Amino acid sequence: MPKIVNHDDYREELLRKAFQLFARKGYSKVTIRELAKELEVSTGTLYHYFENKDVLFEQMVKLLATEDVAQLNVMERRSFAHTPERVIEVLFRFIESKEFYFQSVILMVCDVYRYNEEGHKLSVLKDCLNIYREAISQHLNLGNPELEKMLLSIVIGTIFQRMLDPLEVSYVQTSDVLQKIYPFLTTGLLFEVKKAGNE
Amino acid sequence: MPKIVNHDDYREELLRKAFQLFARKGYSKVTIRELAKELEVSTGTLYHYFENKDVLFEQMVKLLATEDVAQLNVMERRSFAHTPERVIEVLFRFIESKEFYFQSVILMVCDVYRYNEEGHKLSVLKDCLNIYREAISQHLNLGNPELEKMLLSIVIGTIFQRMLDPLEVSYVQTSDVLQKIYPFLTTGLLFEVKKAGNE
Amino acid sequence: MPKIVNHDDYREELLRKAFQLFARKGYSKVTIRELAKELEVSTGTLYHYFENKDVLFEQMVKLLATEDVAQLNVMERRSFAHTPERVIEVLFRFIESKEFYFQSVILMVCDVYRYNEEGHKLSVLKDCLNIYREAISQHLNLGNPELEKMLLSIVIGTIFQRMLDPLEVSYVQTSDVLQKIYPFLTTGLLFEVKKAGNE
Amino acid sequence: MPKIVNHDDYREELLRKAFQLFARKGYSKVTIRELAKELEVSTGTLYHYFENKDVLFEQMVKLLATEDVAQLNVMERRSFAHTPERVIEVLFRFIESKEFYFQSVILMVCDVYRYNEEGHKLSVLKDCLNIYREAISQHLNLGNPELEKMLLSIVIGTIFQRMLDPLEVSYVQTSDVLQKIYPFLTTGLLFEVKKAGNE
DNA sequence: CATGAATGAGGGTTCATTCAT
DNA sequence: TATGAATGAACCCTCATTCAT
Repeated sequence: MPKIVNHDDYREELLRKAFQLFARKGYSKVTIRELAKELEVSTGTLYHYFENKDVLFEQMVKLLATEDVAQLNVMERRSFAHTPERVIEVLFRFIESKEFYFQSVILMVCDVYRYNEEGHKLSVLKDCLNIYREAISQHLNLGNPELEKMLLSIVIGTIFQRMLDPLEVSYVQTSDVLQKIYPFLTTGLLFEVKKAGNE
Repeated sequence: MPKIVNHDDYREELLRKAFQLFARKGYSKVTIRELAKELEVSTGTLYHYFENKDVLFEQMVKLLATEDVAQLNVMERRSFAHTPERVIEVLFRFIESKEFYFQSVILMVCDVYRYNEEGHKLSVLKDCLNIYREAISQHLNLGNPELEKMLLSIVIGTIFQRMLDPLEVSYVQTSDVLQKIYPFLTTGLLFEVKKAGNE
Repeated sequence: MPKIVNHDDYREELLRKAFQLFARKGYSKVTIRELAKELEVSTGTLYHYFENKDVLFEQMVKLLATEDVAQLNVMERRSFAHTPERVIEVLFRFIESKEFYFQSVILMVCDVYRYNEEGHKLSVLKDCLNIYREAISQHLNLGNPELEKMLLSIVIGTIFQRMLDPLEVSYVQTSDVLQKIYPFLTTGLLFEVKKAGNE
Repeated sequence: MPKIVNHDDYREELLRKAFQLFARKGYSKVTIRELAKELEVSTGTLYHYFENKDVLFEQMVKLLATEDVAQLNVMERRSFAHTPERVIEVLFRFIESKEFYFQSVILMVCDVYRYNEEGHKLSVLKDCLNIYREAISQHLNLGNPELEKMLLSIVIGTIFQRMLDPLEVSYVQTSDVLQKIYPFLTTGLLFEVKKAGNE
């Protein structure tokens, strides 16, 4: 007796709820029964909406990757960050405020990478990555793709390191260092870098 | 037919061989039987050398981290890398030459993070991370822990991004950008950064 | 193909069937797979109804003890046993008629005693023993708990001895001796015994 | 490097030590490795002296059954119990003082009963039982085999009940009741019983 | 004789999936 | 549609036994 009549809407609602559990425990530690209980449906119902566990998981990742963009946009609009330094600050504050979520994303990306045999459906991951790249690009306006990618690396790496050792790494310090370096990245240096890239 | 070899040496040999399988499939997809077959021993033997699957995996991760650093040391010595820029170059070449390996390490770190109930054995990962940090610190001599951690983030993030989209990111370009930036990191900039940290 | 029958009824049906196997082979020699085959269900089904092997066994023992007493009641009623001597006779006939069963019960009690680490679940056995004690008490009306316990001892000991050497001990003879002694137990003797207990 | 040169003596020494472990944990919970450690030998050595676990266990039971008699005789000689009542008292005191031992014997008898497929080698158990019967017979001199067997039943049943519920049953009380009843068992009553047996 | 590393069948248990209701 | 009992292959791990040393 689903409250929502539309089949696809209901499916998406299930996927969104499912994320909570997958994020917390990882793909292979979540059992179908556990998932069914969390979503307050029977296992049979789950199999009515999703072919199998793999498919459910994949669809969930796809849905969430899409929805992340919306969240990042919200962040931008709310903060009146107009200098690059301020943008960096806001970016890291945003990540800090949703750290657990981003850690989960990283962990789940690894799950996806593993549970789709032999790089079969990695396009989801690529799309996912591009969504984040795009967001960074639009928000920071560094004008240099290499630097943008490197900044994304710093973000990913920082989240990753904090996952393993939260006391040793902090978003604020990382953000501070970046803000100090920033001026040097957009002047003559950048020109040099581009040349180097063409050598 | 008991081997004459030293117990611990044999254990390490098993761990090194085990990596092949874990790297390919991830912790939870590798079964003990499968592992035993790969290592050409019986399951019983595996349990003779390792308390259980967790412990085996954990010891493997630790061993590999240690050996990585040793390899990097050798590589650096061989390449006569005496300027910081050269060191950066050697570092990224080293990573590139073992890219699949480092991707596997990242994936496996996530595995460990997930499969040891409630952060119980996170200290292994922390130790592991510190081994890499130490290596970076010694090799680059940046003299600033924050920058060192950020560099490690760049390395981790780059490996991670290439995992999802290998065509868009390259080690050479990342290395080049870093080499250009480097001078600014060790001079006046650094001074600023330090001040900033104390504000 | 889910059964329509009541969950608990089905559980009891499984327990009763399970006894056949446990009685024959003892707790530790019965494997779950073997048990599943005997009960004509899958191992999964077994674990659907019972948390684990221990719990299944424990519940079985309890159920049987309860049903024994009910049977004894029926038998007594049918045989119009109204004098104590007749009750003794009926009791031993009952035991004789189900000798193999009671031997199995004794063997299984020892099983429980051993296979629940460190006296952890001994309460089940105690409950079980009390069920039998209660039955003896109600049926014989000796009015003296010590004598009742002693009678239970005689029953247990007789079953036990016959298990090891069936030709040397018989229920009929034991019953006869007891019937002869009986008058002396309920008169002046009893008075003496009580005094002795208080000395 | 055994300290004892004679093969059979050493074997017996091992068997006697083994009892400690088997009594405590039961046949099937004792592993060969555990046993080897307790006996301070290697598993290989164990298999040098005993064909397999079953044989070791069986030989142990045989040996101990034999040695029990000696112990019972010691008890007799030490206590100057010349009236039947005193003999009963001494008997129960003896059992009480070695309660754990006798419980173990009962438990192990059940083990033997189970682990020799289909009553194959039960003669050991019969012998064992006869040893105890003999002892009771000689010590009490009741002059009536039926009563002797019943007394043995009481002993066995009491040990058994105390195993399951030590607070409810006591050797002293059982002993007291028996002493009070005793006079009635050796006079006219006995004559009646014998008649009854022949009816 | 003594050792203990090696074996692998088999133990209890889990869980994705199916299907009668 | 929705349910959840039923399935059984496959999981991790144990342990009696062997045999090269």
